[in-house]
Amino acid sequence: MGRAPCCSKVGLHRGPWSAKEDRLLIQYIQAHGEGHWKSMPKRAGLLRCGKSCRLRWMNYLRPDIKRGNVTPDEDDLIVRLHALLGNRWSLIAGRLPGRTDNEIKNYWNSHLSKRVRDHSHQRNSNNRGIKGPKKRKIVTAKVRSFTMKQKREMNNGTGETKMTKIKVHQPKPTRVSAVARNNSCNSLLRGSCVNNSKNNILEEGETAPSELLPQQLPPLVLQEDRINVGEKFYCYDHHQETTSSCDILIPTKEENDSMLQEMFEEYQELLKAEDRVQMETFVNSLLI
DNA sequence: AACCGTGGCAACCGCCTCGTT
DNA sequence: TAACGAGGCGGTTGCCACGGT
Repeated sequence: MGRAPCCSKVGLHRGPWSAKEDRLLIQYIQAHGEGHWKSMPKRAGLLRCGKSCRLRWMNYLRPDIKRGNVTPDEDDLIVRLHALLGNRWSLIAGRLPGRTDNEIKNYWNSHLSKRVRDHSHQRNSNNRGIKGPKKRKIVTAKVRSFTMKQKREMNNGTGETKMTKIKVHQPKPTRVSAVARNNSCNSLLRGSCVNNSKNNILEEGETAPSELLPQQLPPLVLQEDRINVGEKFYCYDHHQETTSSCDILIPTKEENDSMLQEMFEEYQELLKAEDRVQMETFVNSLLI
């Protein structure tokens, strides 16, 4: 199966997009719509590969994109969704209107991962009666991030800061199966759903105790359609009432959506109540 | 003023899935 | 059923701006 040659191999432009290129891409998509990325650059008069065009459009030029100023609510939501979904950025982005997977990924990597790590570290340290890490560096980084964003927005000519309360949306149609590609699903399983302690691995034929199942799912609703991603686990076979060997437990799409829906309903309630203390408890409950 | 280290983020890369033939 | 191509995803890279010294 051949992969499309990357830009460098066919002498196309790479690196930052110029204003002219942006204009060409926008004009083309406004006239002809999205899709057919492979042939688009040529027809739009761009010396870029299709992937590059798609990325530029999806992450930067799309008119419905909300850039910068991640609100505290969005921030909380990202943390919670990450605790639930792991590094499934597109799924997380699907719940945050106007945010792209790339932006959320970057935001997580540069802001939240450190905070969550520190939070976790702090909690561990507190448990042991040891002082937690200094926070100074993070505060500095956040301040810098804010000023840089402000500057960029000033340069864009908007200069206004919008603090809009986010709405909870159904996810965009997304390929859930992407989870099976790498270890990113581990955080989903280990972080919030499944106790992966070795003692809880079942022997083949053994009945699955309810505490082994994903916590937010009713017990014994697991079907046989789990995804194999190369890590030993066992599934409960609903019909034969036995466990059978499979590689890992992944909620089905319906289960996943149902979990998310429940979570968002709870979240919306807290948003309505505007109870920051409860909200914090709610968010903290998801920090690993 | 110059240099260096760090952080943010746009863009790229490589792999995967899905639809089509 | 296999091969192929397009689109999508997450991980990673590299540039640039900023702050500290």
